This record gives sequence, structure tokens and C-alpha cells, in this order.
Amino acid sequence: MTAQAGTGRTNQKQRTRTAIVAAARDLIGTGAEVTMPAIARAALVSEATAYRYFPDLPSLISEALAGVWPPPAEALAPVADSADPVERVAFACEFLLRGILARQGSVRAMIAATITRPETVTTRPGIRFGLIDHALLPLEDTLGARDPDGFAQLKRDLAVVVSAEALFTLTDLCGLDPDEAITSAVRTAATLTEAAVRAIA
Amino acid sequence: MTAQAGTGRTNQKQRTRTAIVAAARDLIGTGAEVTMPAIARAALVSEATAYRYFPDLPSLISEALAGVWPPPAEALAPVADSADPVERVAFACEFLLRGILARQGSVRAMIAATITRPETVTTRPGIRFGLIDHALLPLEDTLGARDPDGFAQLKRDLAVVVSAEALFTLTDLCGLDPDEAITSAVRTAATLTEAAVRAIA
DNA sequence: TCCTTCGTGAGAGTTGACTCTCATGAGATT
DNA sequence: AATCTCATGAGAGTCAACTCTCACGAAGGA
Repeated sequence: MTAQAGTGRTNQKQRTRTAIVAAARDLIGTGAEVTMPAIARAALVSEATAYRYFPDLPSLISEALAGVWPPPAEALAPVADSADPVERVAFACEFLLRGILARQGSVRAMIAATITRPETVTTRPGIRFGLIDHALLPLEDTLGARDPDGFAQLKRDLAVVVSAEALFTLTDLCGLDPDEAITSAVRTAATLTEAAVRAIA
Repeated sequence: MTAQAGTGRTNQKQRTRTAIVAAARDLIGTGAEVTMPAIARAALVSEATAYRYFPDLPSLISEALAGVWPPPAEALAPVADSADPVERVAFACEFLLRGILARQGSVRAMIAATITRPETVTTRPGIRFGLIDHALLPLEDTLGARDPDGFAQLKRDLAVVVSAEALFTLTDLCGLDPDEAITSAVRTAATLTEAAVRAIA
């Protein structure tokens, strides 16, 4: 029942786990339906076993998704030389939202699940926070030092805007097409960052 | 099979529909589990009948929820005399989010469903857009006339922030408690409105 | 090599979201 | 009152998310 723990048969478990995540990643990539039965089938594993390694679907998707994203520093390499937080945030926002768009199906499934059962949010989507933190590095010593509360508020502002939830709000409820939605979100993120920067100008 | 249409037996249908919505509203109010079987049971109606009147759970919840909210003008009565869009938006945001908080369970269920099946979004949550539009009335003649695009952008900015999705992001992912989350969202909404207002100053 | 351990598969079971069919019986029509 | 109509209920069926049990069989140690 337990599995996981690191006693014996380590390799076997490692292989099984990897196979499951890989299968999930494949399904996510092909845009197919990302369900537990489908993943288990693709991983040549029984559904029961899949549940032995991951408490629920969102956890699995979350892990599979995490492995697809590059680390923040790498993702933001194009703006690595820029010290302008507005430019960096705009880039990070666009990067995140385009990535989400390419994996809409699974991201939607994951978000829906975490919304109905917030208590299961263990592996938070570090991508969002990682990107935001990294994009704001230039402000760490200025705004971050001079006005810690304002800095924290800015991060929260951006956590709301630089997100899948925001993207889906814009496309599903506001009726924007994907590109318009991304443009709009990037604008919003930029506006918020500008406002925060202005505070220390 | 059809029901609904306005031919005969109108009263009967009216009564049935009302009973279903009322039952849903009751369940929402008590914070109980808002599922189709539960609502049907409470409405003394078979589940099949419930589905004859509403294509799916979210539609039902959406309608039940809509009936609970007052019209925008009434909700914003406390700031009716204010011409300050920032103050009005802040009030609208706090009003909306507190209302959502009080009905978390059902709102979460609804949002989750509309995220996984965006194509079923028929009855959009007019509350959000109604409140935003009404809060921004003072800008209609100034910003709205002088910079229509900027005005539209502001509305989109606020649609993302003055929302259940934003609230849940702050509580579930950022780990804020409800009051902190609302305070944060109100701040964000105010910042965005201020930025837009500054453009015409 | 024997034997214990334990990862795994098979399968049954539960719940909720839906879908579909069929029989019933109350309402409307004449 | 006789009849036609149609809203409704009952129930079976599908699918996914899980949960649980039980038996198999290979990995690993003695």
C-alpha cells in the first residue's frame, strides 16, 4: 500500500514513478484528455498503482507540469540584462501565459481541482511565484529594502494577474481571444509594476 | 423531454423551476454540499427533472447565486454620492469578495466547472461585471470618452482582480487569511484604478 | 536456493455528473 | 367525461475520481 518510502526495491519504484510522470507529460503534450485512467494506461500501470504514487490527479499533473518548465533564471534569460522591473515582469507574464495556453487542458483540470479542494494544495505551482520573484529581483534592494510591505503587496498583485486564472477569466468571461488576453494581462502586470516603482522614484 | 417552452402547463413548470432554484439557494446558504442529487432531493424533484431545467450544475448554481445578489446600484448605494472611482471600485471589490466568501462552497464548485468546460459559460456571472461597470460610471464621461481603449483595459484589469479567482489565489496559494486576501485585492484594484485615473489627470 | 517482503494488478465498490428510456398520471382540450 | 399531451419519476447506464481488498510474483536477504 505504501510504496514510495526509500527502503527496498528502490529502483523499481523510481522507474514506476518516472513512467507515470512521463506518461502524464506525454498526454499533456498531445493535448489529449488528461485523466487518471488514461495516464495509467499510457504508463502501462494500473490505476491503483498511479494512486499509490500520487494522492490525486492534480498532484500528478502538477508534478508533470513542473518538469516541463525551465527554471526562472533560464526562462527570463532574454531579459537577464535588463534592470527594468516593468520589462522583466511583462516578459515573465507573457512567458507564463503562453506556456499555460499550450497546455490548457491539463492546467484547467489542475486549477479546477485545486479550487474545489484547496486543502489538497501541497505542491503549489512554483512556476508562477518563481517567475515573479525572479522578475522582481532588481527591486529587491530598492523597493524591497525601503518598503517591504509595498514590495510584498506588489508580489501579491502579480500573483493574481500573472496566472492561469487571470488568463481564463479574460478568454472565457471577457471573450478575448488568446493573444488579446495575454496582451491585456501583460498590460495589467506592467501597470501594477509601474505603480510600485513610482513609489520609490 | 423538452419542458421549459411556454406552451401548456406553464404554471406547473414555473413552480418546478422555482422550487429547484429555491432549493439550490437554501443549500448554498447553509453551506451544505451543493450537488445535483442534493438539490433535487431538497426540491422534492427527481434528478432527471433538475437536468431538464438546467443543462448542468454550474448553470443552476449560477442562477441561484444571481438571485441572491442585489443589483449593482443598490449594492453600491453607500458610495452612490462619491464621484471618486477609486473609492467606488474599492467598495465594489470588498463587497463582491465578502459576498463570495460567504458562499465559498458553491462559488468554488461553479468556478471549477466553468474552468474545465468554458464552452458552457452561458450565464456569465453578471455580478462582477455589473459591479465594475457601475463603480466606474464616474469615469464614463472622462476617461471613457477621452481614452476608450484605456477605459476598456481598466475594465479588463478589474475583471481579473475583482473576482472569486483572485480571492482564491490569495487565500489558497498565497496563504492569506480571508480578511488579508480581501484587503490585498482591494489594494490591487485601487492601484489599477488610480493608474487609469492618473492618465487623464 | 528458500523464504519473506512488498510493489503491483485485478476488480469490486462509492459518489457525483450526466444521459436516456419508459411508464405514469395529472392538465389541458374538446 | 373521454382523450390526448407532456411534465415527471424511476431506474439503468457511462465515465471519471477515488478507495479498498486480495492474491500474485518478483526482488532481496539468509
